[in-house]
Amino acid sequence: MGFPFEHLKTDPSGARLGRLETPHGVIDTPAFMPVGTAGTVKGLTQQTLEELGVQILLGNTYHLFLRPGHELIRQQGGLHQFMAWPRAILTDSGGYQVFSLADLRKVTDEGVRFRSHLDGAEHFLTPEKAVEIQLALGADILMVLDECIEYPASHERAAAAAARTQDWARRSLDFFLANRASAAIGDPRQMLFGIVQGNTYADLRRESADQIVELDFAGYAIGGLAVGEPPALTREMTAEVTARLPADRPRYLMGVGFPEDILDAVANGIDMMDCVLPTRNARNGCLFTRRGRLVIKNARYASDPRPVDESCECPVCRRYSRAYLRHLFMANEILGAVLNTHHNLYFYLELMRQIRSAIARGEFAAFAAGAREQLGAGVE
RNA sequence: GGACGGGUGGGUGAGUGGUUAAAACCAGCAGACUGUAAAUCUGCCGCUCCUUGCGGGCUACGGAGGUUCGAAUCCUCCCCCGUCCA
Repeated sequence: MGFPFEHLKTDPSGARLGRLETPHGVIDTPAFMPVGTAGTVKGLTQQTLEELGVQILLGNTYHLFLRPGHELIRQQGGLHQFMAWPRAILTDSGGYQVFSLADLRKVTDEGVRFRSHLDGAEHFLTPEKAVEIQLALGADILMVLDECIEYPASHERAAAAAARTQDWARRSLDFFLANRASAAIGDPRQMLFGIVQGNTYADLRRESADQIVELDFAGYAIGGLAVGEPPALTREMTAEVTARLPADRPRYLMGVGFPEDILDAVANGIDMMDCVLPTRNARNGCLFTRRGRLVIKNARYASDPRPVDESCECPVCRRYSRAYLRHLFMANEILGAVLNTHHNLYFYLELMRQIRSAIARGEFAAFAAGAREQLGAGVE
């Protein structure tokens, strides 16, 4: 039985083309994964996501554990069946919530004690518990619980977080190997990914990467980046890590990013990314276009009859004007959020298709340079 | 005709003698958003001048006049609006 990830080709620039087989379909890489934290990509139906060509979605361990609860989801036949999503799902472990819910949690070597943001109740998430929950959810790709810290952080603090992440990775893998066969929703092809930490310290990143690779995970993620550090550091840390990751395993840069960041990541050999930007920004009136960002709530679009992006083939751009989308946003109409999200995700997924096509042609560097130039041109 | 209540910045609406250009909210203008506590958050929001500073000037709480060192706040008259009584 071959390994589920097939590394098809590396472009002269270093960009990789691949395909990852999951129990719920193939993922063409480099891939962008829309975030559906609570079992929904806010604003879009699963049908629309399928039409957009989404091959894999994110779900969140912490949020689904709190509500509606992983046992309920298990009883409902797993997350795929529960949310009526036939394609692949990657569940984040709750590691990011260690970072984003900083004032509601306490981290120890054993795990993370959270006070629920919903009702204040205390919950204790351990690496084992995080895997157990993700197995119950039936995720195609599970993530180990990691300690994601803020930027800036001292070398000492970053080293401690990386060490703890490594320890948790070992525990996660042990638990995963021992329990996946007996998990009610289990599938032998479920995969667990390890996570590299190390903040913005190259030596810690290298050490973290080397150690995590020894554990032989199905894929490797780079966490703790794009949390406020300068973009140059994001690129540098990504490059440090990917240079040490095995070529035959998928690399996942967590939480990235803007279109420019995606181009950077792919150039550094990243295969998978996820980010809330296209969906969250859509709800906040920020639309992505080939020529950069367009803030639809700006008064200048009040009577603009043009589509958001005149070169975009998406159903929103083919049908609606900027003036109408601005009206919907200003009037706080739900459809505004829906259409904005639809457009933004189309833009991201189309960007990924173009990236894969460019890599296949061996022209990624030229493509990226052109795309960057366009993104910086500004919306007319 | 009479009795009450009320008229505040684009709107709603606090304030009832002294850092009050005037709370708060809404509207409006702009910005942020990177493994989602986010359809959220932040800033600005009378006019004007400059050496852009917790800077200067002007205008402003229905209208006119008055009391006072000082009034959106007190007094007088007038004009509107609402409720009730005839």
